[in-house]
Amino acid sequence: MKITLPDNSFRDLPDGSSGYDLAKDIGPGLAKSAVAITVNGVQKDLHDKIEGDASVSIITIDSDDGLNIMRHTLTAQVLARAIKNLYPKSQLAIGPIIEDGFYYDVETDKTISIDDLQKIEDEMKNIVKTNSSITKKLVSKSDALKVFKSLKEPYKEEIISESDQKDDFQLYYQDKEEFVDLCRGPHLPNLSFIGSFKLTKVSGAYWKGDSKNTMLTRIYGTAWKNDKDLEKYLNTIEEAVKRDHRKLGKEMDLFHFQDEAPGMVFWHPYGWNIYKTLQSFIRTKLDKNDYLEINTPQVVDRKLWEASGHWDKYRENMFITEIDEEHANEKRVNALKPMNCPCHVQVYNQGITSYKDLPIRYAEFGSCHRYEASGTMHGLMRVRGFTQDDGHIFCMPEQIESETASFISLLSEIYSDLGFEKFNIKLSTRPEVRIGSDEVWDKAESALENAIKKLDLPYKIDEGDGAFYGPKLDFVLTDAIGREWQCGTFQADFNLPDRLDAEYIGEDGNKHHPVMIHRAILGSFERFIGILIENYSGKLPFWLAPQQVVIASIVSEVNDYALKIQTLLKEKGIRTEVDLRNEKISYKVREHSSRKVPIIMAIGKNEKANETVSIRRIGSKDTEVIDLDKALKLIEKENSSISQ
RNA sequence: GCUCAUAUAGCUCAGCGGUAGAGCACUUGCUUGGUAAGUAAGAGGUCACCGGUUCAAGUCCGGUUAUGAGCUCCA
Repeated sequence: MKITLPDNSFRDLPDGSSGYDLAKDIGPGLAKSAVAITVNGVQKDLHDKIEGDASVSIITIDSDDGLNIMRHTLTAQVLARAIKNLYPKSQLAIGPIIEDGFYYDVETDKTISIDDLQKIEDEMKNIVKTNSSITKKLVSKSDALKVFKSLKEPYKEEIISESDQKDDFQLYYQDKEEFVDLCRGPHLPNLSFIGSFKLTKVSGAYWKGDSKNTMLTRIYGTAWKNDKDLEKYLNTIEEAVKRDHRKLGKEMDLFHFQDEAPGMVFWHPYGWNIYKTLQSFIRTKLDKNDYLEINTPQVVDRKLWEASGHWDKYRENMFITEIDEEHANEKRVNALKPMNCPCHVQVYNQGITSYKDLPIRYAEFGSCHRYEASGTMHGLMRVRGFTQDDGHIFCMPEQIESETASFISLLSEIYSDLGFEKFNIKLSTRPEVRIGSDEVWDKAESALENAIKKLDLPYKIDEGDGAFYGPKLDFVLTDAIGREWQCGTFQADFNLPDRLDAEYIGEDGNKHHPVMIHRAILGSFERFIGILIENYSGKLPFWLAPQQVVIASIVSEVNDYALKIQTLLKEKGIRTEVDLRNEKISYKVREHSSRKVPIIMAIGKNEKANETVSIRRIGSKDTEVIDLDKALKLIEKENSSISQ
């Protein structure tokens, strides 16, 4: 038979040859490092027979595919077997690979906690040491069911019986059939290819990802080619932990949380400085882009939420207020607003709008509350009380495209100013359950898509992921360590204006419903500040830093000069503090450095005598002595580097 | 909401049945020192909350609340 290799060369092999035969035919080195093959684009086991003419590539252990096959074998064969050895009554569910590693879901009679991982890892190492070969048997559906019934593996039985596949269920055996698992494969030919690995965490996970199902124990691990790669991975994890905004928030005295208000931020003066600066930055941008800032009530009667449809759909997640009846004239049920859009429609509805007035762009720093499930809260990233940089654009359908374009240009300007040069766009199209005619959807989807295309921006389409009321664009930015955060959103809505009777008088003299576009750039201030802290490891750019300059005196006789500089800087709007404590300069430098103050000015006798300052910047050990006048100008210029 | 874990001084943590500990921070004294921790002393805790076991409970058991890692969810 004729085998085509990836470089388009051919090789003739006897019928019935396996991948391994092919690798051997090409060279002994390749045969040694081969772990699987790809036949006509489908991954197969190394010892599978190649059926007739085909294009085949050999997967070696050094390739990315090889690494993932190794991770797969490690979880499905080694971890699963270790669990069965240590917890014979446990039942195996599934064990897939994930980014950087793998997990296995099991049901156990005894709970497995983080302290048990070492024991399991040791058992895995014992199994790997056997270098066992892995062999495969193809069996019929009924035989496969029999095997796992006798092994008391109900989850495997369920997988088999729910499968559309009729035959050829793959059973992988280790050793002398001492361990068997159902798997789509492929697997390593034997365990000698297993590299370096570590079990990392244990948690719960629902069977088939459905919260109605049993909670299984999920054991996570990471695996790499060698110790060096494993070390590298563990180091990057450590790096991410170091920039955790919850830890930095404490160290930099930015905010705190406490039991009495779970998921609500107590902003401290320094944290609030960041918030205020970010807000005024956004406000200036919105003003320049013809948004009209408004402010709407936080507590609103349920009637409005019923009209908007939120009461039906999201009541469980709303904070409902109860009025003490004695003091209330009538019993009313109110809700803290979970979003601003219904209120914005109320503002729009005051008076009569002409088509000539459109588009109308309302913006609000809208304080919202949502009762998030207790387990979902996470520092500033997921909270119950938050503020959106929200906005709603009321326009005619034919204005969607130009609104999309101007929104994206504003968004990319803001992201870039905040230090995020890279973001991805996701276009989500009509879902199965939706309102509005296909004709309107066609128009809306193509308006969004055309706008991105005209701006020549790359985007990805997420079929069927749109909201029930219209298509949307999501904007995902990438941070300094490559993590992605979905922040901006732009959603066309054909539903709410209708429900809440928003209208305009068209050119034809008749009433029409405008399209309402929900849009946000940061998403929520709380979360975005969390992202900023992690992106910069707390070392925020000068203009955003909570304390911008600390003037530290070296000897007390220069305190008056330090205070004078502080006054001059404050006049220029620089957030400046003095440190006149009776401490050594190195002590002061250490403290303010660990608080990530961008500029520390050390002031001693020389500086006072010469009207100079010594500047030390965060992240650098160098100091620079310059004239006070020059320093003031420099700092003022640096502070206004972002067009506010 | 679910699973598992955690909750001790302002912070980071040790103690795991028998009189509450350390480092840093804080206060006071000495020290005025040139770029990441001067020095000595002092003060500081109903060991998250409620209940149980025990002669005796931060310590063991149950519940509640919060937090963490995931899962589910995110208008």
